[in-house]
Parts: sequence; structure tokens; C-alpha cells
Amino acid sequence: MNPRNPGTFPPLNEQMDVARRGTVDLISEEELAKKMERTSATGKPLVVKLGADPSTPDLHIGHGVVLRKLRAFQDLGHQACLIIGDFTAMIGDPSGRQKTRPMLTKEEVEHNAATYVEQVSRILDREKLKVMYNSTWLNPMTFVDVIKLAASYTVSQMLERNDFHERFNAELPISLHEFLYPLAQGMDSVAIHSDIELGGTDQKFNLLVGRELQRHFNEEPQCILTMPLLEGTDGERKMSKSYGNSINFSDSPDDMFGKTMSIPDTMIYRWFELATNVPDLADIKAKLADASTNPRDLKVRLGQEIVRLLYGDAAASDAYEKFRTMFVKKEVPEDIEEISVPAGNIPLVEFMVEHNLAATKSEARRLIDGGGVSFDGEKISDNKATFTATPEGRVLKVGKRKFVKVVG
RNA sequence: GGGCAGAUACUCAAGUGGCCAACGAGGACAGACUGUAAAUCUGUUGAUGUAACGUCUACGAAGGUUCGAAUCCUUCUCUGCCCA
Repeated sequence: MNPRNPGTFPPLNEQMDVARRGTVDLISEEELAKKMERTSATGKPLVVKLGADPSTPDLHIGHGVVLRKLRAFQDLGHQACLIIGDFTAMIGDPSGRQKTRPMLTKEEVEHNAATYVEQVSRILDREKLKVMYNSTWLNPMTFVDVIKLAASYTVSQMLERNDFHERFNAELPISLHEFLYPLAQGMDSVAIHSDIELGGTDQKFNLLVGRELQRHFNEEPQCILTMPLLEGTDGERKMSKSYGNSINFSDSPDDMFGKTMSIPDTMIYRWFELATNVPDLADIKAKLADASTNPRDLKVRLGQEIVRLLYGDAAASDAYEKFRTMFVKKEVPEDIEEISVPAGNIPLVEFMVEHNLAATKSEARRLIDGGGVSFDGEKISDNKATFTATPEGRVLKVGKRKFVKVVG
């Protein structure tokens, strides 16, 4: 994107195109256009809000979808505003599942928040990003304030929210304070005078509450913009670390690439659309429809695009090269982790646990019994096996993609 | 406040005194076949290890009955429904 002088913005239609790309809901286009027009007249950028839950600071490329949208607004010259939900996180938001999350301490929240900001900086322009903590304005609220706030909404309105509605019908518990979460989040919009709030489609209700509350407090309501939830590597459920189907920001380039290669073919287009910035989506669609295309080749590009966004060009081609060596040429990669071990017989099972190749000894045995462990390509069948290292090193493979070189 | 129903492993869900570390399904992991895709087939799915039908932990929690409890009794906690 071109660097642009503060206070100047691209033409309206160009801005609206950016807002619309990949977007599910945009409420409303007219209001947003009006806001943007005013912006161009006054030179004052729009406040674009994104809420962050610091109880789980491990971001994955599903979060990346909405982060890249926020980045797009930054590149248009608008003010990106990241709200760290430290107040709400400290109470422990039980939404999502039936389980109540453990209360986080102040230290944990702070640590998570720092990690969070560090991770989003890989997508966002950190220099131009405004980071705020919602405890700043939520903490000082009194019980009276909260009651007044709660009075602005009715139970039926709350039950319109899909997951509340479903839980209510399924006779599952809904804790009272869960109703306060959308309100707290909405107060954030009021506090920062948000012009647009971004979020996943699952956030639609909460974002709308922000709008209502702004009206309630006689402010101009924010526009809301929702992005689709990206499916995980299983191609079924939404990407989530707890489902184990995510590509995390913290994953190595090789892992990112490898995981991408394992997604179902049906997900290729969607991932291109939501997880990358490639301009030639139509072309990709055409290729996928063409029977002479090997979908694998498109996945190779997809994997590189994803790695590129988080690690840059060099890492992207590097990850692909390593993948080729390992799985196409079936050779052993060059720069795998080397582990020096003392001379003598070493029990394999214990070694695996010690170096995180298996979580427990039982799991290590299971892997061995299942034929998933090999030394230099030779399967180990005895779960009581021991091994000795050699000076030139032997390559231990565990499961599909864990390699380690053992050097004596 | 009263009545009823329920709480089992990642999820759903069997199990009403010993054969229960717990049927089955899904998921997950591993293997074969592949393109680290799909489909299919196979195996595994609490931990430990003197490697033994051993030990420990586990069927919401705590006690109790019993030679023996996920299963029976008591109290408690939590959840849903109905009545007030």
C-alpha cells in the first residue's frame, strides 16, 4: 500500500471496496459512506475498533482474517483501535461453552495482553495502532451505573443472540452475568467513540449492542462489519486452538506450510479468499474447476502465501523446499533439530517423552506399537527398545512430521 | 419455598453390587493406500512400570454400608423443568 499523508484518504468508492472485500455484514453501507465522506472533508480519520480477548493470547490465522481487515483500514489512513478486554477477561467469560473459565489474575491478563499485542503486530502496523484497556472505563463504573446500563436492554433482546437462544431452548444454563458481557463490550464502543467495529460473524450481536448503546448515550452509532469464521485444517469446524485444527501465529514456517498441505481440497478456495491477500481469486477458482489441475499445486501456493504473510518471502520458499525434501523426495530434511545424547543404550520411550515427541510414556508406546516411530526409515516395533547414537547421527521420525537427529 | 429430573472419559452416550479403566458412536492419533487431500481398510485412545489379569488415579463432592461400589444409603454442590 502507498504511504499516505495523514488526513488524506483514497476516493470513496475505493474505500468502500476495501470495506466490502470478503465481508459478510456491513451495517450499513450508507452510514459508512457518510462517515467516510465526512472524513475526507474534515481530515479526521475514522476510529476502527477491534476487541481482543486476552484470556487466550494464542492467535491463529482465523483471527488473522479480521486483523487483516483492520490492517486494510490502517492502510486507508484510518485509526485502528485495539481494545484489550482486560476487565472482562479478569472476571472470566463463560460464553462459548458451558464451562466457566477460571478467573485470571491481573498479572496473567497483563502478560497475555502483551503477548497479544506482539502477535497482532505481525499483521498490523504497530506504529499506527492505538491500544487501550477496557478496565480504564469499566472499572470505575458503580453498581448504579451497571444497573442503569442493564436497564437499557431487555431479556428478550438478549435472547435474540443465537447462542443464548439455543442454550435457552436446549435447557442449558445461561449465567446472568453473561448478559452483561455484550453490554460491557458495547460500553467500549461508547468510551472510544467508535465509528466502525470489526469482528467475526459470531460477534454480530455484540457489535450491534455497541450500536444501540451509543444511541442510548446520544452518540453517533458505529457501523459494524463482520468477517466469516475461517474453518480449521479439518475443513469442518471453525478454526480454534482447542479443536486442534488451527494454524497458529506461533507455529514455525514449516508447520504452517505442512498444516496447510493437509487441509481438504474443498477448503482451498476459501482459504485463499480469507487467509491470503492474493488478487487473482477468479483465476484460482477457474483452475480448481479445471480437471487437469492437481489441487496439490494450488495448496503449495496457498501454503507459501500464508507463510509469507507472517514470516516473509524467504521463509515461504524455504518452507516449501523443506516440504519437498521431506515428503516429495522422501529425504530427510537438512536442518532438523539435533539432540546430543550420551553414549550407551538409551530407552526410546523415555527419550521421546523427554524431548516432547510424545506427551506421556504410554503415548510413546502407543506410537511405537502403531508403527509410527522409525530410525533412519526403519520402523521400531518393540516398545521396550533402546538405542545407541552414532557420531554421524541417526534420524528419528515420530508420527507424520516430527523429525529429530540424534547424535552421539 | 415446594415437586420432578439430571451430573459418567475430548464430545455424545451405555452401564443399577464383582467379568468396569468402564459397551457403542463421533472425534483424535498412528499404519496401509495417496497429493501430509478425500474415500476405504487396520490399530490405538487414564497414568505408571519390579512389565504382572501389578499399582495408582478416575464415573459431580464428602462421608457411610459391604469381602467388594460408577452402581446401595446419607449429606452437600451444581444444572434444567414445573408449581408458588
